[in-house]
Amino acid sequence: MKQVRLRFAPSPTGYLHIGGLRTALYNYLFAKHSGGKFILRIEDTDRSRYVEGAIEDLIESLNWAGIKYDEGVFIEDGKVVERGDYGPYIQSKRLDIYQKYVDLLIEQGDAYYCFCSKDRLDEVREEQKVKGLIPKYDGFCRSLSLDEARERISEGEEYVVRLKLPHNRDIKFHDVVRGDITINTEDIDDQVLLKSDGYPTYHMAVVIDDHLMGITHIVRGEEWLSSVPKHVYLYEVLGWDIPVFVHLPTVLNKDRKKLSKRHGDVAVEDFMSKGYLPEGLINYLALVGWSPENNQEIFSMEELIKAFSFERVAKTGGIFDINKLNWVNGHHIRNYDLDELTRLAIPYLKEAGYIDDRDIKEKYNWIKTMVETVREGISYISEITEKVDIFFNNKIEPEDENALSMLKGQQVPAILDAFKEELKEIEEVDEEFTKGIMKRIQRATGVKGKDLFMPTRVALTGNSHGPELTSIMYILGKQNILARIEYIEENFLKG
RNA sequence: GGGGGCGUGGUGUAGUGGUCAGCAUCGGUGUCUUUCAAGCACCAGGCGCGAGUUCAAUUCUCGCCGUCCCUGCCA
Repeated sequence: MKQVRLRFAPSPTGYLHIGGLRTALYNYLFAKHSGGKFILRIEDTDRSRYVEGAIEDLIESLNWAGIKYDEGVFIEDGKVVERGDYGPYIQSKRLDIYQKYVDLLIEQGDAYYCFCSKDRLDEVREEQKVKGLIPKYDGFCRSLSLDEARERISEGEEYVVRLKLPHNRDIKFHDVVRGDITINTEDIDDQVLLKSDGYPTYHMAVVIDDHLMGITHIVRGEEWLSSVPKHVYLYEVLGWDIPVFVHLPTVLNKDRKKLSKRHGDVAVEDFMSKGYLPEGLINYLALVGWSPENNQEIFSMEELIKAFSFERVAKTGGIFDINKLNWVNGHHIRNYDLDELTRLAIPYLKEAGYIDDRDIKEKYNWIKTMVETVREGISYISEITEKVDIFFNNKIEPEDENALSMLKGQQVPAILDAFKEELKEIEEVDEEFTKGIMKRIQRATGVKGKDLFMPTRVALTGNSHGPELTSIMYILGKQNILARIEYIEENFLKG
């Protein structure tokens, strides 16, 4: 039984796209489900699109998401390093390997040198279009003799190497999610395999690398489906086994277009910085294009690995639905370990200026309580700052007419007086105090129910809604409560 | 234009030659709670169109339409 090996092979052209993360995830899930290996390879054969630092970003995003790979490209001490027995794992370091196979292909007569200039190619295509023909390489250099080609090369002429596809041949292949597919070679171009800069094209590199790295399952986006025949043909003339193909449906935005920056966040780091939990993003993403046998919606990574299979991957492109993501992520937030959640929330609270390093050191439990009280109502962690705002300004301003009217009740002065009296009795607000305070105010004033609770709430927070009053009091503490009551008395109850 | 893929509520999806096409999310309503959120309950909303096969089609076949991808010395 062959060792199952899968790879995720992004190009370092920028941030990791949310669709790319899902591709990586499905690769990872299947590899782990099968007890196989998962590999990260970098496909940097297009020098013009190379972005400095992109490899590091890609890896950081994968790490954050909890997608672990066994071989390939890693970051160690801030440096890009490679680990594994099938390296190099960065394509630009494998040029000599590709050259070897290009030579072999030429030798076998399955590829040929082409000297057509970009201009001539453009002209040909233009002409074909005008005539209503299919734009396609016209095979101008296809029958050049090897001797002539070599002579021109030695004279320094620029060239590429093209795949010599046979005419009118049906190429069949099987895809796990799409079934059997047949494409005729007449509908495919003599693909460039080696570019004039000496770098291979994707089509060449992917076949060679996947074979040499022992990849058993090729799992990638469906945009590659039309290219598979070229790859299959290469496998054939090279005499290699064809791996299992799995072409994933696209992740789309609301307009059914490919996810793009214009329509909101698409980079994994955007979700990272908004405070989505990796567990939430991963959980949600797994569900766009795959479904379990039962109706389970909430998954841990372990559960996903156990339940995942390509047989249940959908054919249809799915729209990335931020609402559902929020629901899934909110679920994870509410069930997260509180200390861990607090650790994740602290940077946002600090950034917003609500807490500082001293608070973190001296009032950790207070911060934790605050996180605990507001976690119920948020979908991602950065939302926490607006939720905790009510705890930080003692100059209470009613949020709206409704809240203001709560303060106008006849009984409000008496309620606040009673509250102050009770506060005099204690050093600091504790659980015992919060538990009994409202009842004691009720006894002292005779006011009860909404008439009691709502004005108290507004006096303490300015809002007619929010977390439980007991939690609010605990978080505020004696001095802040006093300050707020006095501020209310001063500004809203006089006159 | 050519080739290929895809088409179940707004969204993600399940499923079937014949029971009310299931679940989730979103929206609405109710319930709980002093309020909000969460939770719970309920409501609303769907098989792209047209033929054909069949006693019967969302399901099978064909055509159409729509949509996406490829048609690059990008990946």
